Amino acid sequence: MAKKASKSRKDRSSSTSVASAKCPSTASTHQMVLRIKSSEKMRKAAQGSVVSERETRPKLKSRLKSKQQLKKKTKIDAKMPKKPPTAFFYFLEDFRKEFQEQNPDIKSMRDIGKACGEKWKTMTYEEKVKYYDIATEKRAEFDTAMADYNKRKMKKPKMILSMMNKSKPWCWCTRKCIDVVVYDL
DNA sequence: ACAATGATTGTTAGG
DNA sequence: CCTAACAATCATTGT
Repeated sequence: MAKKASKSRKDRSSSTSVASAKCPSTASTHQMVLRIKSSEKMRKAAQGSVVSERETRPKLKSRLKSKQQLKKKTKIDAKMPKKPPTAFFYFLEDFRKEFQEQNPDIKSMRDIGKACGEKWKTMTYEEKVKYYDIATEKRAEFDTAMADYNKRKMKKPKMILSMMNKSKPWCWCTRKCIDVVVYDL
């Protein structure tokens, strides 16, 4: 019955500061580029994604290592492609099944991880190579996906002004409304 | 540091 | 105080 906490979330809705704007009278397209420092809230709104519950829920900061805590913060990076599993992880997938059959009682990650690590070290290269192949293949996919992601991230504007429920500015030079594209600083 | 895995532990909010 | 809900923790190797 307990509901997710929502009121303790910090409301940092305050700042969106305009850094610079240029009149596009000489530009070929009627588009104004605005460079601002956008808030997290606006970024979410522009992407059309709801603020996740993980962010609304207050962090358990009691025993977090400072490094990890910092990492977790930076980790919230939208839909960035995830790191693919390593060869060992693919082997772990198979190993778990076999291990579960032999010892159905042991489900602890520590024990399985230890057992799997020992087994992995005893394996020959011929046995491992199949997992290496999968891993390298996945890594290649990941690299291309990451390259695409970076490319799109660089090119794609963060938001359009109309998404922010603001009216478009009127340009007296061209006598037209200007689409304002907002990039992050 | 971080990727997957799940049982366990810890923390929080609300009734 | 109790309980539901959920985040962090634990270990392992490779990149």
